[in-house]
Amino acid sequence: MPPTTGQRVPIAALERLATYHRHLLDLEQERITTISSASLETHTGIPAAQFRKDLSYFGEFGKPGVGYEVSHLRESIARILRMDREQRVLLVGAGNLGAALVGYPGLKEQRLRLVAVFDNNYAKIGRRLWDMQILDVATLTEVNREMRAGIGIIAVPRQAAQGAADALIAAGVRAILNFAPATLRVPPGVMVRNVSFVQELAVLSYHLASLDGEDVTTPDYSNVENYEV
Amino acid sequence: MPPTTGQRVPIAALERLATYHRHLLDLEQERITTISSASLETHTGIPAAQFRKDLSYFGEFGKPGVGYEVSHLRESIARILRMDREQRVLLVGAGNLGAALVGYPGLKEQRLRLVAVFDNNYAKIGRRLWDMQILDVATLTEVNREMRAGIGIIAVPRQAAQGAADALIAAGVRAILNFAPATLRVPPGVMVRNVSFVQELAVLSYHLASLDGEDVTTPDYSNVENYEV
DNA sequence: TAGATTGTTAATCGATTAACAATC
DNA sequence: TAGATTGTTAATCGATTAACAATC
Repeated sequence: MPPTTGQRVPIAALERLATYHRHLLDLEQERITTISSASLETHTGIPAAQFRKDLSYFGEFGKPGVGYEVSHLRESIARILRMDREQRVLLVGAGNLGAALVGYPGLKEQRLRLVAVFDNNYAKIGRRLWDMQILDVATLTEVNREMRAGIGIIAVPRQAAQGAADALIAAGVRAILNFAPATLRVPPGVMVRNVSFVQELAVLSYHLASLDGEDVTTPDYSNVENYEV
Repeated sequence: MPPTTGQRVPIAALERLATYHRHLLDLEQERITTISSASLETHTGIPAAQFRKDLSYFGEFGKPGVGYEVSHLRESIARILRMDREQRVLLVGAGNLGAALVGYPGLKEQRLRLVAVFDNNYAKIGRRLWDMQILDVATLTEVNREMRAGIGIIAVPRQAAQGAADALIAAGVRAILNFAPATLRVPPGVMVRNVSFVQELAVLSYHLASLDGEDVTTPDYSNVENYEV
């Protein structure tokens, strides 16, 4: 579902859409059929006005005076985020993190299908990782000629990250989730999302210090705590 | 190092500080002793003006006409983010993801020390995870009376996430890195950072669709690709 | 109908970018 | 000194929040 308004959609709005989707699934389970933006605010912690604004980029999904039909809204958001169809994903890196990702049940639940796992370590190539066989990263392009995955996950050490990105892009991947602490160079049209544990912990570490009274001019974090990233 | 200006420090600025730190480590390795904000822009992809602005919250670190002394700047940023001292961290959840985190070398490199691992599954309690013994989550408060960790990582299934958060907070933890796809309720003063693989992949999935020409009014992503999160 | 709640416009807020005087 | 580059102020940009007319 494309934006209907022609306005730019903030990436933060897309992230929140994924959060709404998750909470709507909960509501479906609880057999709640209708919800207002105000009561969704109490669930998610995201302001009602922001919820309505986020949806407005894509159309009208509620009824004034009534609210939103839970399952209809959930399906609409799934369609917007393409969570209503299978997305094929390649994984580069069969280390600890790669293993955790292959075993993560959340991916299947969101219709994300890991179709191949690659590594460059000959000690690992040919072995199994759960139900997947680890393939030689040199065969990535060839393999993806068949698989046609559009998303790649990089879970390799920093030094290997750019090479992994280049291989993925050469194979037609246009969206990369990067777990390596590296700044990837990619051509226009390729989106990279970085996940950095250390960066997250650095922010938390700074926050701790600001609580310790070391910091007289503590920044105002009053509303950060309950906030969904 | 507290903010010296009394201005609020944007969280995004703290995240970028962690990125600068990583690149400065690289420069030290390459025996580069001085760098300007402009040449750092080419390394990190973050605009020079933003780099200078981010630093300005904390003081003056460069010399006009010259640039920044690499190791001095790196040490200053480490001090700001408290990466110059050991931070003790508790981990709740000894599943696949927990195992990957315990084995992740990046934590030690940033002086983050995992001091205890907890689980509520009696099949796991008492077993070893790498060099750590898995402890009963019921003992968390007691254990932390000794350990005094200020940071907690939640790597449990969604249903157990709020309970894990409550246990961590009761034990004095004031900063939480949450990998569970749940919105945690925490009291004021406790900071939560959420890491959501599925959310990241949802954004990527949307981006893919916007490339497919399904979307005539594609939002402007022209400068997103090379950007550091 | 009266009350509730949406979708959207306008106002506010905050972060990024640009420009430049100060300074090495 | 002349050239380079900082730190900071002001301008721009974009996202969030508030307000409210439309509508069920």
